[in-house]
Amino acid sequence: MRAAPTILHLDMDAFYAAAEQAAKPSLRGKPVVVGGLGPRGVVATASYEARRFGVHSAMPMAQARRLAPNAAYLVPRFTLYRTVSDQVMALLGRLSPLVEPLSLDEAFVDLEAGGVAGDSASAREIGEQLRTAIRAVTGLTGSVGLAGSKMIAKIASEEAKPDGLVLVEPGTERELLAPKPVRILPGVGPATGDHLRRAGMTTVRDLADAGEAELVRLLGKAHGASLHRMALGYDDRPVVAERDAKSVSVEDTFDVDLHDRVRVRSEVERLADRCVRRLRDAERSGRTVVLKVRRYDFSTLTRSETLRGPTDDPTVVREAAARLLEAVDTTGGVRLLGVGVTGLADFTQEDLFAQAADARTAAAVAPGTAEAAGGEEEPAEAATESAEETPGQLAARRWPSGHDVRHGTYGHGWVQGSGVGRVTVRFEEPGDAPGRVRTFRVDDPELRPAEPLPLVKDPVDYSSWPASLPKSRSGTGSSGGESRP
DNA sequence: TCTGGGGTCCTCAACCGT
DNA sequence: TCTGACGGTTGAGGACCC
Repeated sequence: MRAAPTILHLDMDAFYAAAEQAAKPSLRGKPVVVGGLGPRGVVATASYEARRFGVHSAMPMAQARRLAPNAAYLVPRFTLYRTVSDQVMALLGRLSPLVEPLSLDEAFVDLEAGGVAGDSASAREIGEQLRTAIRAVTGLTGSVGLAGSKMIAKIASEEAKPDGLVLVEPGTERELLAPKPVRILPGVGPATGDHLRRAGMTTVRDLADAGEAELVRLLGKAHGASLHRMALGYDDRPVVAERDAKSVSVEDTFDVDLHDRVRVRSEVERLADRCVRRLRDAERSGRTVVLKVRRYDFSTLTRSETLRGPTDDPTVVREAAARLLEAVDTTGGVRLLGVGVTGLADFTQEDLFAQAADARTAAAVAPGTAEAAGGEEEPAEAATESAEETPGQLAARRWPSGHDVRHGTYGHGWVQGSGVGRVTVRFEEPGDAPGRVRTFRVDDPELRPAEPLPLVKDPVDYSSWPASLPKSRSGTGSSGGESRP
């Protein structure tokens, strides 16, 4: 615990939905729901307008549609969010070398390590500058929590939402926490919350009063002890920049349950290949292969096998996953399959041999087939850049809702919907007034998929921010953040 | 209402070796 | 030689987080 509130937690407000609203002016001020659109999709983010209808994260899409039938429903576009996230993280990196990203839209920053804040006043000042900078660079709003520990900083940013800043003075943590529901503490989810409620504990004060021994009895050693400390407001976890991933996995939920064993096997192979591709992209190899099966009744089981050494060989992973599948009863249907690798290592000597063997095998097979075996889908991407498309390719193009397009005559827009050979496009760009809608044939040669545009056309230059310690603000104007009201 | 995808960490049981 | 304690590893499952 620190004497000054120099741990900052940033949380972007309704991030995916806000990014979509910024990219699509006609959606500003309207309910927007981002998530899986299939029959088994769930909500990833709902805009504040959609939340007023009761829509929230992790809710089944079907339920969201009942609650907010007139909302815009969009699939997530991670490349756009990652671009915006990189901009935000770059701003955080200007404040301190110690930045710990938690996800695309959240991070902790150790302001003390960055030397940009040493007391409450300077911390608050830098927090406000950061919010201004984020808005200027990305067009989006974020909420900031400042406190002497990660836990309290995170709770503070939650209180600050949307578009605010809350600073918790060290020493006041206990009184802040005491009346709040136990669910506010990290690590208390639905199960633990229920458990505690049955034991008569509903507020953080109840946990603090119960004492460590009682919580350990109830929840086990690690969880009980850490929860008691948290309830008292103690949390000395440091901000850690760069953590290495410990596992890599991919999984798919099927629109309808799989019953055919042959199909199940081939899906497992596909997943194993995808998993290995991700593993290789990360330049890692792994020793334990994990198969995950969710059955028709939502019961989930995992089977794992530890190899003699780490591998990134698709054949090895595929075969291990197939062996694991043999031990699983799939009668009744399979809802989800997943393949993962844990026990990650950087490349080892053995892997180099394995890779060499792999290359020989690939070379022995007819040229080109190795590629085809590894990579499926992606035809849309390939079509984006090619100057000429055959009529067949044109007709086969798909126009996912929400994705960007460019039309030879009408310029930049996004797909509002498509079906029965038609695609409806709204032509507008970030920063514009809402644009007009036009409908085309799906094979219109003037219409092409496009990359997302930046959300802010000419962002303020923050390359010299923060100019100096806010304590000694010079007012030279180079602190930049105040350049826009 | 019918529950995604990608992770992390913890617990418990079984087994092995010392 | 048998028994017990103990630590490490593996495998399975569960809770939680965004």
